[in-house]
Amino acid sequence: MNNPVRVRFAPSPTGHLHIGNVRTAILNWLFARHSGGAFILRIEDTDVERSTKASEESILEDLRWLTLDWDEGPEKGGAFGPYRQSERLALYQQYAQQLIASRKAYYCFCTESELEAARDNAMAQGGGQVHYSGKCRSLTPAQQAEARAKGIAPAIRFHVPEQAVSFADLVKGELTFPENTFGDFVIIRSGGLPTYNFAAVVDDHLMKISHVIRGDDHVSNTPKQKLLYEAFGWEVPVFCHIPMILGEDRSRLSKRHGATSLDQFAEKGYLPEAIINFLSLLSWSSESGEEILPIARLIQEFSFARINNSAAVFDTTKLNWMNGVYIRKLDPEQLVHRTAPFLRHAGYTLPDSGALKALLVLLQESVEYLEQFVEKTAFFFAERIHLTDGAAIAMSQSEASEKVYWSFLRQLENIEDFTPEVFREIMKTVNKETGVMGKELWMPIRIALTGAMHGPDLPKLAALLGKERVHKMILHIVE
RNA sequence: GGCGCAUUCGUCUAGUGGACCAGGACGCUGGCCUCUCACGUCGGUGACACGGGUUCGAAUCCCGUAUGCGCCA
Repeated sequence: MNNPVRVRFAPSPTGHLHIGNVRTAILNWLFARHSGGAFILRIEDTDVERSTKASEESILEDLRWLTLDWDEGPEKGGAFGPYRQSERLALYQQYAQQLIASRKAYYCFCTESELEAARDNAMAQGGGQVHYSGKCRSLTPAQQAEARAKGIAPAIRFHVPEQAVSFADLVKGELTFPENTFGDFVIIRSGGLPTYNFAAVVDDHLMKISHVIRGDDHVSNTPKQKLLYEAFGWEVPVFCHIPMILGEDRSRLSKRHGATSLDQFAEKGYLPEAIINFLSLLSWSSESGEEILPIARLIQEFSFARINNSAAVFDTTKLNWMNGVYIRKLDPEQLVHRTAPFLRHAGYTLPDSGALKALLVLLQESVEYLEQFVEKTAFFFAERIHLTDGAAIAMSQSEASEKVYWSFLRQLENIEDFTPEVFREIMKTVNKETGVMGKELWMPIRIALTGAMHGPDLPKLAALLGKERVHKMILHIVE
């Protein structure tokens, strides 16, 4: 009974990966890596209308960006392929036929309008639940032939046995559904395509999935699936339903809550390791209570027992904080490597790597996501500084400032190496020469160099700009 | 409408009958650092949905109500 751990992530290719799906993928992946099992990617593309090849590719891209690697999947292959449901259609037919042969499923010729009428009727009777009547359960071959002759394409329905269904969920505990919770459900639609519940069961069995880890919006699908496993005589996997991620208004996370797809976060410059860490912490917590957990530790500490069972609101503010923590942890090479694309995208011409490194390191602590570097480095890439802030303009034009500027320029002429330490020395001398101190002393210089009244450490900033440029900028502002 | 799941500070959470007048993190807020912002650091704010039980004792167990979410119809 000790099956090897095999888990799967099974998205529908109908767009970019959504935050909720990403979290499901992460948990599956963490469990697989934690237990030395396999992480399988399966594309559920039976909804022909909405599935696109481009979406499938973007999903693979998203997963790669996140650094979640899979052991089997489309493109990659594996022993249990194919890994696209659209390429497994014959399999679903074959297994549906098997259920028909054992009289556990049957053809249903009811049309949509007939079903609707029956439903309305049952509603009018005041009954609580409205299930399929079972009308086609015992059609004779002759009746079936007659219906086919009329051109009606049948669906295949599962004959639901009258029994309560229960299963032990790894997160929710023992769940029981009374008998008659649902009626005979469709497993193959009249068009020949399988329904979600049927395809998932057939695939999970054939792919030897040991643990089904998915969002708890699937809880009510599970009894249906369990019945299918039993009808086939297959071993039932372990189910684990994880709580949903909600928007700020506690409704299901959707587009109107702002950024919800992974690529949007990538574009703003969130780091994959921060996203993984943050999402892991929704509905899960580490035993130690620590929150900044690099991937290796998440893998090590993952445990179903520590998943709680209530939905969590996605809080961008906290994500921003955590992303900032990860940005601050980046070494200079990584910082440049990851940020350069954003700067290039903004149209900046990048300086040599030493200068770029110094520039980014200078701003590193003040950034929450990489895209913010574009604005924060604008002063460095601009031809000239344009003052827009009224207070800054006023300050730069004060009498004290004039004195500071001229004194500073004089000092500048005497020095060779323009380092942060030298800059500090100059400021001291300017102070002595002019008697101006504190804010009145520093602010004018800051404004001349950056155009703003706040920003990074001035000595380092000045050294980075270099003597020539500093000279030019101060000259420009006094004239 | 039926069935299911959930409910601890604004948000993420710890908590599995006594160690909890409920701990941590983000946020907010006050101080320190400081030319400024940020970082860092020290402090503050702030919650067991409600009502009944069970028990010597309940955030923790049971029942009901409310609210939210999900699935099906």
